[in-house]
Amino acid sequence: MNSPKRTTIYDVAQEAGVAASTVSRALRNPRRVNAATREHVLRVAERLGYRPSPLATALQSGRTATVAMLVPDITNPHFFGTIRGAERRASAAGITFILSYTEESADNERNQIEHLARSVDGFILASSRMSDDGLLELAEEHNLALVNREVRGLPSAVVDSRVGSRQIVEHLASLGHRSLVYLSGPHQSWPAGERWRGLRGSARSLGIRATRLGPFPPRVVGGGAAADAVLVTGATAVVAHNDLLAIGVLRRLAERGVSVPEQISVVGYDDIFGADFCVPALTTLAGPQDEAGRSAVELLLENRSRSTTRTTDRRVMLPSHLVIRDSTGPAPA
Amino acid sequence: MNSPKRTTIYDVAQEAGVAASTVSRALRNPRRVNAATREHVLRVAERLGYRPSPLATALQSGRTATVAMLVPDITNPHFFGTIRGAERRASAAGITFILSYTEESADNERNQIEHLARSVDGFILASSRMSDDGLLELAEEHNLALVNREVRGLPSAVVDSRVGSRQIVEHLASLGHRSLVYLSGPHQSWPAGERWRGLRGSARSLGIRATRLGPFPPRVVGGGAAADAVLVTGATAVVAHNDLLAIGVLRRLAERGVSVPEQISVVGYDDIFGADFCVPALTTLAGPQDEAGRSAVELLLENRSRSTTRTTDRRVMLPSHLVIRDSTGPAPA
DNA sequence: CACGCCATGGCAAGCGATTGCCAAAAGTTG
DNA sequence: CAACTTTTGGCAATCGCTTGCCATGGCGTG
Repeated sequence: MNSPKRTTIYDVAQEAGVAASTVSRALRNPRRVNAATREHVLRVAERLGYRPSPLATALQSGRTATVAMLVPDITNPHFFGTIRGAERRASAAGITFILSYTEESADNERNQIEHLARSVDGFILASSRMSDDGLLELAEEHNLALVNREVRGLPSAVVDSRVGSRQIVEHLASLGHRSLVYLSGPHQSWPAGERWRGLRGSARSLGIRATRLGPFPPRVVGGGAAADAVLVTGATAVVAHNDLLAIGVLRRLAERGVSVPEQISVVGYDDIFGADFCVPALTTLAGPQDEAGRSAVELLLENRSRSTTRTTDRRVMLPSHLVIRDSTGPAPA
Repeated sequence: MNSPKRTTIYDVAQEAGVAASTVSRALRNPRRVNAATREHVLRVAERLGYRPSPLATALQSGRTATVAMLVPDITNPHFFGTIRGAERRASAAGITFILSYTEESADNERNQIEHLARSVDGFILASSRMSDDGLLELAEEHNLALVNREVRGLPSAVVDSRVGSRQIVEHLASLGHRSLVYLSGPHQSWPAGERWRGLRGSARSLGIRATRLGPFPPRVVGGGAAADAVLVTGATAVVAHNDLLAIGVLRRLAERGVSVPEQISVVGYDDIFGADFCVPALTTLAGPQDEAGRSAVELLLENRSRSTTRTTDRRVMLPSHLVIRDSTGPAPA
């Protein structure tokens, strides 16, 4: 495995006949060294196959060129877009990307942060389960960027679901539905609140009755109970907290012989993998999740350069759009 | 963000009235220090909220307590399980988990490794795109563990697809099929070769005709061309390189009005998310991908302790099993 | 020609741990 | 009680790199 000795800055220095500091500067701070010297040093470094040690650099400079992303649950395909976007952006900037799961627990989240604190330049918290106050407190000590969560004073990148929810309601209204049921996700989930507020507000202004059921676990299995609960209400349209739940609902409805969209329309959020090939194909609110991941990395990078002064709380809001497929249709007469 | 000064081992030492080395030993090497002293030091450390700096530790000791996992393509849900398994195992062992994508390129893979080499204790290469020789060469310098790839002399964790392929063929044979078509994946894909060998071997011994088409991109979109190609052959059973491809095939067949499984049976590999709710639900070879990820981390850990001597090439083989759903049925008369 | 400035490179002090070696203290043994 | 072993804690070097500060020499200017 490890070769006994990696070549260091000193090896290069000796071989090039200069001091180690000169090598360091040739590499990091080109203008501090004569062009010819620099050229020479670089050539020698190349020849010796020199690779800087990120650890030593980080230890000395305090910059790790690493970010960590914390995700509540890797089982949920919803996060894969965000992860992908963040990873891409980070690696494009030559930044190492650490991924970690918090198992849906705020405590765990805090521990992970504490654990990684010294090894990274900042954290991307996707759908954080912590309280606003908890986050603000953490932000005093650490560089944070939020995804799909807004907290006053903290930088965040969120896919809009307020306006998106309005699109859903309008879509349903235009199909003649007069009422809808929202199947809510976990209470700590910030988007869940946003979505409900969006739905309720739009429903009110369009003269539609909106009711909320739940919370349900935002997974396919959660759909069973959810579907049954919906049927009791006699609603003609149901909006699920996310696609997983929606797919679970579709399944249960099929089992119970309820036809979608003839008897009831179903809408989800996220447009995850599979939403287009479940049956019927799911109408869902799609958002640029990968953009959100990307933006979050950028927010982190902005704050990193901003010396040790106050951090920005720039908030990036990304537009969503409704993808209409086969799970929504005219309200039954 | 960063508080100006983190508390260090020296702060603790001063406060506790001992030398820094004693603090270090109290923390890492309990038996080297008097129980009472240790107790005292720990108490002070706790009070001061001391957190060790992983960077400094790593720099000095050479152990980073970090592993990196390289995956060709995050878009592919196939890897979700492996990633999850590896992440879980790593974090259970208190090891930081770095995730990186190689964009399906061997060069990129090598670069990433080179880049991260000094920051990690080892690499998990999932479905590596590199050649056997390339991997062996890399293994001289780095601590590697392979997932779903076998190379003589290197540690690996693979989900069996040889025996699994036999299960598929037997299943099809028992349904009366006399021939099958295999839609192959990318040529650099090691499992693709395994699967084909498994299918062909079993087919031969069961008196079934097996032919191979492709390669096709192992994604849903690849299924279009693949399905068309299959129809030309008039085969009654098709085995796709993976579920994504299989799902693409199902779609295309539906478009062309070919009914599954009445006219043709379809089988996939991986049992990814969605395989159970596409229509018809997909018969597929399921394997414990997360186990594979888990095992890979363990292999890495084993080799890490093994000082600098020769690495093990322990190979973990995980059993797969056939999940029979609705996409396979009796051969048409 | 003398003086001062700037570009350039070297010295050395960290960054925060770990660890080999040594010395003092404590415990053992005859 | 002397001689010896073991336990325990401290000193200082080290990991590989960055960076503030200083010394030098070349060059421009009056």
